[in-house]
Amino acid sequence: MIQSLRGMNDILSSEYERFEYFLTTASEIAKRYGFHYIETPLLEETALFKRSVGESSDIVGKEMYQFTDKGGNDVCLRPEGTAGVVRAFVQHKLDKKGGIHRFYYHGPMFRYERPQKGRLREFHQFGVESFGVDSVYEDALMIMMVSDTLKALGIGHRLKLNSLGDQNCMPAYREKLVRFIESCEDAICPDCERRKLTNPIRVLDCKNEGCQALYVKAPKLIENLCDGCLSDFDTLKTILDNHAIGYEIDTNLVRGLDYYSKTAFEFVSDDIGSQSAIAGGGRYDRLIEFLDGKSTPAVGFALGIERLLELIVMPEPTRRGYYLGAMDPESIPDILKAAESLRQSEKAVVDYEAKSLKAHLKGADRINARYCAVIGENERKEGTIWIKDLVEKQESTLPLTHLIMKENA
RNA sequence: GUGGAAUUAGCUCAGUCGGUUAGAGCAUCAGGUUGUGGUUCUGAGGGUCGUGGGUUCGAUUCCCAUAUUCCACCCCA
Repeated sequence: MIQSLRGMNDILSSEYERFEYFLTTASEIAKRYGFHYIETPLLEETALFKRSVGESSDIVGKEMYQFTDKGGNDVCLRPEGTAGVVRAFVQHKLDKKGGIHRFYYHGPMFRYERPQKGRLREFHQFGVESFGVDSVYEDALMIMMVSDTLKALGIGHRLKLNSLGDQNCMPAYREKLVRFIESCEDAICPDCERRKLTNPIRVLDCKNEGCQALYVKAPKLIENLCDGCLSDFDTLKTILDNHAIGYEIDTNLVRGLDYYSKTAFEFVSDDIGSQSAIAGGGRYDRLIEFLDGKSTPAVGFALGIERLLELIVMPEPTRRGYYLGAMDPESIPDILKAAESLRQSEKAVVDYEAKSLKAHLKGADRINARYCAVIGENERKEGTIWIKDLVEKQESTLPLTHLIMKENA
């Protein structure tokens, strides 16, 4: 038996119901906020991710599905969504056009990781990107969108907030931090030693208790922000307070993608195991120029759909449409005719087996139909169809022609 | 990439200290005297015990390999 590749799942009907419900809910909210759908290719030039996500990141360093295509191009399956959207933004010269551009997208992403619950090699993200808005109000808008979406889906969560600083304060802080790390280099773990060189900010995030004990005394990013970053961060907190959105400041919150600056946030759930980050995002004002575009401020977020799926509180399923069945083989043609008419405007599912009324009622129940329509010997002789409303428990028998004419009218 | 656990019916799981026909609940299907469901009762079907090797008279059970899932690390959505 050939099975799907490790960490790559099929989405069957029952699960897809949740998937689709998420998609329609999230898309509807994004549209209400004034965002437009964008679709970009799954396959991109590898250089795109090296330059945006960053070579020091784990994603680019060891998790990409990268290969050479038949034309000799170095390509890879996209590991995240932002880079492709920014590429499209620049390629279509929207940076030069100016103004505000707001996009939302969803689709599969690929990362070659060791799978576990909530971590797949092919997974789906829903994300939004906003270009051309400098104001921290847009950062708040992102957070409000995620909050709205999670609320609409009945998903409990916590919001973690941090500011990563910008080009005025980040480099200075980074140097300060590196000096601090060097001061206690003998005591830190090998991972942190590596991080010191690749991405020193990440040491703050280290899970090693020994390291954490040392880093209590490390310089805090938030205490080293420049005036602009600090005031924006304060404004953001005020906006969230005004909108009654709870948050916790996490000075160790570091995004794993190199392009973030200033606002960084992460929504976490306590109900899904160790892969608890359900949404993450932040500002990335420098990324557009990294990708050869005209400097444009930008913010965005992405949500991991699979991680959300089991948390979604689904609305009560409603009975809908018709189930049609025949009680003897001779009535089957009439059933098909009735179904054909009904389908002009309704869901109509036909059972081709002639069976007892009881069996048909069970069948109607199983597919969650509102009406069970049956033709047996009696109905066939009279040219009628028997219909039971499974919710109101009311039965009626009407002429078959009446039903057909009504639906064709 | 590192360490650990699991894999038996469609699903959730028992079980065999290595020995005839491997069990339960749920689900499915069929019936409960002539055509009334989602809530009852009875019965039936369904498993080369993840896959490939090895040990043995004999392996679902022991050993090895491999795949997948899960947990922790790591990372992130």
